[in-house]
Amino acid sequence: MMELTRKGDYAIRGIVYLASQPPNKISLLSEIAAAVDVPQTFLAKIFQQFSKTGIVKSFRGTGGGFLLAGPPEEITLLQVVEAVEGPILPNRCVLKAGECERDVSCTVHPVWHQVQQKVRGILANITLKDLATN
Amino acid sequence: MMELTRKGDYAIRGIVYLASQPPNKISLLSEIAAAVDVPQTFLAKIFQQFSKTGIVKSFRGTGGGFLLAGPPEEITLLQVVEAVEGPILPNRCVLKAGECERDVSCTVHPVWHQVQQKVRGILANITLKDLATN
DNA sequence: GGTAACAGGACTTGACAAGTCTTTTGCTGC
DNA sequence: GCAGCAAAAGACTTGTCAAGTCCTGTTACC
Ligand code: SF4
Ligand code: SF4
Repeated sequence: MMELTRKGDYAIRGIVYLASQPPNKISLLSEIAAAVDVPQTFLAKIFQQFSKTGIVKSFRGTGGGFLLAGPPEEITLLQVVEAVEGPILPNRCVLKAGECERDVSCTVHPVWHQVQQKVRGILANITLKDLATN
Repeated sequence: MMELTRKGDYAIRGIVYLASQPPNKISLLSEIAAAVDVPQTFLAKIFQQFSKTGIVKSFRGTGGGFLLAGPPEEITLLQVVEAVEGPILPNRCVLKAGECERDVSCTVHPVWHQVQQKVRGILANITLKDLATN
């Protein structure tokens, strides 16, 4: 259980590659895809999401490509994962009250909340700088 | 992401109900299903798995039903979850080396290991006694 | 032997993961 | 302003798996 999808894994690979490049060096999608071994068309979708949430910047046309939107030490793994996978929800009742009609008196409910907090804590403390290879 | 399936949630509901009953009181599947609001045929599958992994005992025929295989304080939530959902794997590379060809030099790999350890730690520290309602 | 209960297997339905393909939009540079 | 480059967007495919249902078998009690 609790499996990250390929999309999530690919997303991390791709953005870590960006973080490993010299600052302000624009990378082509084709270049990233080849480097991290992900189908280019699939990676395109992922980077579109990144672009929409604002953690990477994109440029079209000749000389275009992708660039991190901020310094690697300010982008956390949590941001990256939640950008493509959505919020971390060990169980659906964590999302909001009322999702499960038993939540008012459920003794298990707090456990999932705790799991969510812990996982978020781990991911939030890791930045792209920690992951980049130089 | 990281969502527990319904099966997992139902499994917990069911076994917590068992843990909330007086010791040695055999419960019928129909009774459990009604109490925790789960389709009986689906819950049957779940309890078959419990029975096979040995965390509940089952009895057939007249007067049959289900019983916890041990005292509630000795059965952890981790055992329950892994019995029906399989091992906790935040990413497939955690399972064993070689699942991902990039794992030798992957800087992200240890993160998932850490997540797995933390989650397992939380679940292993909660027993059915903690969850039972009396 | 009949009935009460769990065990096991086959099957269904829908959603969603993991892509692919095609078209459109925007940019740069001659 | 046109050519060509590169990302954006959307429609489509394929396979797997979650979430059940249904039917038949097996075991135990009386
Ligand atoms: S843990 Fe409790 S509140 Fe959450 S979905 Fe399960 S039964 Fe509902
Ligand atoms: S985290 Fe690294 S080793 Fe694990 S699956 Fe992703 S790329 Fe492979």
